Amino acid sequence: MAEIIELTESSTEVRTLADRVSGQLITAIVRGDIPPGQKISEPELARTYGISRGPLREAIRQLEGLRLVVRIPHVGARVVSLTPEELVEIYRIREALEGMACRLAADNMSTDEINSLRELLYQHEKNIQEIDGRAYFQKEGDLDFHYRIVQSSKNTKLFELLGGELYHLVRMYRYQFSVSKSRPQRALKEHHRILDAIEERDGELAELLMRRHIGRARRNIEERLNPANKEERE
Amino acid sequence: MAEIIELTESSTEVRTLADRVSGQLITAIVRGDIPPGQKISEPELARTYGISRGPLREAIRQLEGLRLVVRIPHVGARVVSLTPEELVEIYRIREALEGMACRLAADNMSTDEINSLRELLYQHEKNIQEIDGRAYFQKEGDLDFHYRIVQSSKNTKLFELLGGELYHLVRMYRYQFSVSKSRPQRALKEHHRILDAIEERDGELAELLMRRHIGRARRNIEERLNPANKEERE
DNA sequence: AATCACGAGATTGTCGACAATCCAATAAGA
DNA sequence: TCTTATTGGATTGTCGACAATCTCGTGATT
Repeated sequence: MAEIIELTESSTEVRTLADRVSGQLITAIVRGDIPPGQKISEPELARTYGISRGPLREAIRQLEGLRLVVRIPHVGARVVSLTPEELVEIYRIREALEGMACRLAADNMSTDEINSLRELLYQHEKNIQEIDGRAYFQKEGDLDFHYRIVQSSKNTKLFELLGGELYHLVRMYRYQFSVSKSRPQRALKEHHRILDAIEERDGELAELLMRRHIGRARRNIEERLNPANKEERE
Repeated sequence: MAEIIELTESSTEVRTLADRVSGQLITAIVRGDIPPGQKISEPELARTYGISRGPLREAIRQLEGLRLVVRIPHVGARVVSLTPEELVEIYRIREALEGMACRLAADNMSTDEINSLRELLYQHEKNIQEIDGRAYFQKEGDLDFHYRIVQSSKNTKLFELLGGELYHLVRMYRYQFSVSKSRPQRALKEHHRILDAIEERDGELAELLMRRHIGRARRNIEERLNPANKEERE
């Protein structure tokens, strides 16, 4: 997902070592190259990236802020390992936040942005048919849609919040659990409906649809978490 | 607000220099001792706190993650200066997030926590009468209430999000604009009503009341921002 | 007079070395 | 045999110095 990476890696071409490594570490962790729970050895990583420990430590502090890493003084940092419960918590937060984002986007999204986003959905459709499946779509494309809507809400703080720490964790989860072939066509249809509502400037409906959309994903996770008692919650 | 500080400063007694200074910087920025927009000089601050630039830089990276500081490579870091618009954005986010927190708290808050929080509200009442005014209450006490509710939602990610970056910015704003004597008694009453709803396990009502509570505060800000057209928004 | 180039000084970025702390393997004791 | 000390090795935390970059004032040019 090019767009999300851009947010974190800052658009300037001249970056500091710490910033660059921080970006590389983010993708490494998200993709699972450095698996959850793994200890982060400063000397080792410094060698790997060919830098000294100074900038590396700054990068780690940054990852800590993004909740991708948990640090214990005098002991070291480990890649965060999300419990299924925490993942559900994150989806609950997304429900609230992205619902709101949709409501705002219905007011603030430009027609250019709407058209461009519709185009993106067509792209996704093609990808689903071609690769016959979730490979690209589920892994990154889906979040791209959500990302753009939040962007178009024009609430910069909301944008920072979702793009900053929540999305990275969601992306990480998707790579880890490789998220099954779950319903790419259906999700795509839902995306279209949400965009429809935004296009018609119906914020209330857009919010409702988005909440349902994310809520379904959350329930999916909950079922995978505990295949029994499906109706335990709510 | 002791509780919020605890969150950031970690409970362990043995802390690293960077962590300690990070905490001191947070309070310094929130209280306005280092005013918004001010350049952060590494050599100067290092001298002030009697440490070297290494740990200091790590602390700054941490503050950047909390959005208390904005950093530009090869130029330096400045204390963030919130525009009124961003503040409104934050309150919109709080509306969504804390509304949800109330709904969850209605299910998950223990009776002990409820009683203790009620006690806190009585404390606030006393403080309002004694100091005759908003001094203590508006500056820190109010957020304590919100903090506890989020805590009792038992959604740890939500707790991290609000306590981690949003509340610091709100605190900072309150110190800066010294937030007027605006309606401490009324706010207190609203707090009681919210807690009532939680006590009766009426999540829906609790959410509604909290959203209204924060929404009023937001509109307060908007009016201060632009005394005219009060009904421009929504 | 205004704009641009330049250079001295200061600041940020990076590095390697030393100190403090932790961890694991070994040894001592019950 | 199991538990508890101990100690050597490795890792994290901190520091001071050097390199790269920026800032701002001075002077040259149009």
